[in-house]
Amino acid sequence: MSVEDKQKPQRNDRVTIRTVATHAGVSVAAVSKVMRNAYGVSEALRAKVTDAIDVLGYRPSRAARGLRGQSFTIGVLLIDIRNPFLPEVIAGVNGVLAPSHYQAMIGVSDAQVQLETSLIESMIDYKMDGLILVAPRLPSEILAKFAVEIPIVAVGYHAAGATAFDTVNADDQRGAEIAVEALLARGYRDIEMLSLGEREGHAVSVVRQREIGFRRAMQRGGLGSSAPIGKIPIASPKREEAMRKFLSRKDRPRAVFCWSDLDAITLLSLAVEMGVRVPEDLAVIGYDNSSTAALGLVNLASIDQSGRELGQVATRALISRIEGRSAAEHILQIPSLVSRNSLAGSEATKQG
Amino acid sequence: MSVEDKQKPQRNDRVTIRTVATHAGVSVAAVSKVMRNAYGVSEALRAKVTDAIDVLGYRPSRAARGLRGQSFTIGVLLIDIRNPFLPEVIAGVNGVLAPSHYQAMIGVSDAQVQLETSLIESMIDYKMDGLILVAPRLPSEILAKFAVEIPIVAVGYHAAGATAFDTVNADDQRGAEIAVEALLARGYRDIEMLSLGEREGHAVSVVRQREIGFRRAMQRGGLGSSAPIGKIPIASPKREEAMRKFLSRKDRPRAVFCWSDLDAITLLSLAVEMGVRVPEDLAVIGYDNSSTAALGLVNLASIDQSGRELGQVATRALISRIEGRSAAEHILQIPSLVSRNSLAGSEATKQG
DNA sequence: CGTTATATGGAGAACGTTCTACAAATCATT
DNA sequence: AATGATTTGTAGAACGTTCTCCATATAACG
Repeated sequence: MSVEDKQKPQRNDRVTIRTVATHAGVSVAAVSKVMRNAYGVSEALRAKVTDAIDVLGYRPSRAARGLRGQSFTIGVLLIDIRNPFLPEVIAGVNGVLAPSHYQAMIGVSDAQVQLETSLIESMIDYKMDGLILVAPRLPSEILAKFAVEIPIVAVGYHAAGATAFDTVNADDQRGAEIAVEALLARGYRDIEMLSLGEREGHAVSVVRQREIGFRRAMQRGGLGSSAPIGKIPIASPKREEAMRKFLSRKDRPRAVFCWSDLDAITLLSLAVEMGVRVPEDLAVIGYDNSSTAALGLVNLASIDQSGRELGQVATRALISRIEGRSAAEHILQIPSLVSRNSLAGSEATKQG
Repeated sequence: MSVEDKQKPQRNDRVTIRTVATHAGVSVAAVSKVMRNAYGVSEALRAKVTDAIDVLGYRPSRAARGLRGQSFTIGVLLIDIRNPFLPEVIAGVNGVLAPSHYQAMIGVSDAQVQLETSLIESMIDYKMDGLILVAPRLPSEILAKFAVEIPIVAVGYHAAGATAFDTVNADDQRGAEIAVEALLARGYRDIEMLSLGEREGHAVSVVRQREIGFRRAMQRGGLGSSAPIGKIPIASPKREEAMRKFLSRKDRPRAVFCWSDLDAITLLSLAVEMGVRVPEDLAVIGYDNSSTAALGLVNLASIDQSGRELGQVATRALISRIEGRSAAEHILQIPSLVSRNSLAGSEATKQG
């Protein structure tokens, strides 16, 4: 009895638009108009309604909103939450969204195409207003298909030809070039890139772009014939194995460009462990300028692509798309080198 | 003209439950029953419906579902996306959720109470089925208020007295004790804790618990009278400043227990920079056993509280609550020490 | 004053589900 | 064969919004 009495009011006390309307002595439509500040409401009406809203603490139901109009939510899909680059992107997104009435909801796909698909579908089914996909793994045609249902901006996804959705990237080719140029400028000639295995990075991924840039810069430097690219698996036991093998190679190069700080930092760690001195025996450049790279202990030179800025730009692009733009935009930021100890000095000149 | 022709089909081609019903030649209610596998559907009906669903590629609208019943989504609120402890929790949550029909949507509050509130409200307004709040900053009474609207499990939030929501924690008092005991066992006596400033950690936060554990263990070790706790601000210029000041103190202790790896790692970096040897001059223990701590370069001893496991346990608790449990549960995991170089040997005996 | 334009408020149909209540059909039981 | 019990399927009202018409009230104008 008393239990029921306690349950009932809980259930019923949701303040809906109707409650507000009754309390303010106006129609539901009027309240809705005020909420969306649509045309045709007098100051008097607006005051009555906002008062009622304040008194009652009314919040519109996102679910109901989504069913009919906008939900004022944008979905963000992350391929992986462990990569320290991603949080930066989120920070950028949240920064731009904060002053607006939009909110971000994040899904994590863990690099599984299956999960990625179902998360995107869910976000569509929630009637979110737009999607920011960070380094998605799905092929461009599939994204294009989704893009007819919902505005999409892809970050870290090189599909400059896409007409159905926007892309925002740092120029990964250029980033790799900058890395190689820095090494060349310091006298290194014997340079190798450590990249991701074929299976883990598709054609439009940032990794492949960095490989292209690496090759081009090597070519320009007159080292076109020998621009070796090693592939490091992503999963844990094999990954360290491959790095150890690299470090103990007789013909190990004098300098290495890693596709990501994630790999570069582990490489640095293993190097210490194996007695390979950095930068004396081996110069290392990473990618992403993660916070770990900046640590005094690590001191890893790295290509900075400002994830935060990418997040900001992507968000602004998405909002403009939500607001009606239909021509695709493909934005490219220029990355820069952050030089640190792992690349120090010009001591590489002693090599042949 | 042709533009309109192209728009129309896009809008209209959403496959709804009605489309399925028509295609299968049954009623809408029947399809709904099949979807929820409710009682009272024959094999024949079920087959017809599932066939139609497959053919049409039907996906129920989450928005509509939320409006009426369950949305099969659980919301996860993260205080901060940069702390490497959080991704582990997410991994645990996703791991448990993957085989179920639930999905996680993540919100990031960036430690702002304002944003935290509005994210929780949004998740409620989306009619999510339950919430996992990781290290929320809101006071317990407010969470209790939210908990009448939606099942809540708080992680990293010590409110063992709460009756309206569950909590899942590692035993932070015990963790701090373990750290101190490890230091004592290695002969250190001159021990200090570096903690968070009052403003950044409320009474029920993990930080305060670790302070309690620290004091208790020191007391037990006969060092009760001198169990100093330094406070490090969280924001960046002041933070490093405080650490530098600590490192250059004349009466700097021989060992330090940091409330988080985040601080411990920065401290390690600054120590190298300032010529303070670790562990010879200063032993360091961190908290969280983050992946960075495990790097050969860093080699930081740390208390492991398995964020992944916390995420798993919290998710299971939440699901059981969604399914009807009403008595509050407060779960405590036991953390453990991961010993590494920053704590090496037993060389501390030379001190007075 | 009558007429037309404009500003303001409201009725009510969607949106895509769930779920209660009920009708119809089938099966058991006497 | 009649009655009751059970199984199977459906109608239709909710859920809380948005948004397109309409209806009225007021202002503008000749």
